Amino acid sequence: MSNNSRNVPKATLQRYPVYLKALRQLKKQGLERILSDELSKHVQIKSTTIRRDLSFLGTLGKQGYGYSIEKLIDVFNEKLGTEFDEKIILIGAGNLGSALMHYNRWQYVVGEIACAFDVDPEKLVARYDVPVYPMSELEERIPKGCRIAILTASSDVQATVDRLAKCGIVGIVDFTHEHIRVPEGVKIKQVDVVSAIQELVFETNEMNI
Amino acid sequence: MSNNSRNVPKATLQRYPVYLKALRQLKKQGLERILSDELSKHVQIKSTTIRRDLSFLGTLGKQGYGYSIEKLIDVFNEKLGTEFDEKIILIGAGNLGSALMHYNRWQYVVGEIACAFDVDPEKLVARYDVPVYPMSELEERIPKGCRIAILTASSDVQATVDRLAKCGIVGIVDFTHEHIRVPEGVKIKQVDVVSAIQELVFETNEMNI
DNA sequence: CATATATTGTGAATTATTCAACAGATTTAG
DNA sequence: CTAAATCTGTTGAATAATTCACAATATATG
Repeated sequence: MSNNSRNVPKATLQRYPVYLKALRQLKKQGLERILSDELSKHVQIKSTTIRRDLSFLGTLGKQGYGYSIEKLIDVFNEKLGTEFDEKIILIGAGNLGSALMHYNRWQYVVGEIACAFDVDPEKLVARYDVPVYPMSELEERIPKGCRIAILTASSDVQATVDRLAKCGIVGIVDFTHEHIRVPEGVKIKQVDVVSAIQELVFETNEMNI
Repeated sequence: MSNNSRNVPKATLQRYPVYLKALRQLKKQGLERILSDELSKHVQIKSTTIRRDLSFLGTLGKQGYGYSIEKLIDVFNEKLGTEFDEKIILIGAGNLGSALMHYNRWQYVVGEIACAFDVDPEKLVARYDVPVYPMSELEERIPKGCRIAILTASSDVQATVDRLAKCGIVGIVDFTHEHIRVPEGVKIKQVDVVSAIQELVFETNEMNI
């Protein structure tokens, strides 16, 4: 009965990772089912919003019963591609890059970091089983079909982005503190402490405006 | 005095860091003024939206001329508190924490990391001039008036958050991969690779739903 | 098996955000 | 100095997102 591809609101898409994270935690705690009202308390999003968000993925809940946590997680995996066999590349193998290669080993599946690149010859050592190649070999070493890159290097950022786009990258997770313009068709997600802190400050200082 | 405060939309607040970042880059390039249409091309946000967003901060532009970049940056600093003398604390002094302490030295002013805390006795060495104290000394070592914490440690996350809230922290930048419930009055910003990648995947796979 | 109870899924109402259009301020050119 | 050109700030219309309210449907119970 579920509406085939109504277009999912952007705002909803941004909440899915929040649900997924909470659901995995609940599963780990041994829970098997959950009500939208309970989940609401966990993620601090209104239960109506949750139900509507989930309804885009199908008819997943049961009236009078709630949602099966296992089933929800499965649906996220299937429908939204979390189980995809995607190879992710990492640009920059410094402190931050190393931390990411380390996470790669124990975190929830989101694909895996296939390899890293760095301009510094001293950094070209595999860490946590992730090989690190010279930046100059990007075009030849990049895995076939690779779509997503994580950017932690901070030199020549704009040039690197353009180069990645040419290699077929369509999604970039950006850890740099630079302002970047992305080519048409490429999506970028900022993961930036400075911006995050600024947002916090802006919100907590708003009354002063 | 702040009663003329129209309330700034949440969406606008989230764009301010983007503008600020772009403006700083433009200033560095030697530019002195900019039109909303030009800025629009840089940040990839419609010029009308930009003008509206900026109008919440006052009458900053001049018809027929545009905006002074310097002035805009100043206003962000003054009105939104970027110049504040805030002390930020860091929880966790591992790879990621080290990267942040390093950034602390050369990045745009957003306050500074005053000190770090870690449970691991081996990590209690100052890095890049940031002292690292044992986690057990949080309550005594936390700087007076400290409001913002960066969370990179991944053990006992929820307990740590509750403890931070008791110490007066109202804003948390969260780098962990855990799902966290924050107490009333505390804001949290996720800075999470996994979620960022998921969002990218969700957006690029949306047609499959 | 029938009835009471609980909870989802969703139209309709509300609220928030974006965007187009334009009046009016400001600069620039002559 | 005056007129033409430019570009902001804002009004109001369009679009998007949230929330309400309740019918539909399941479970639980006696």
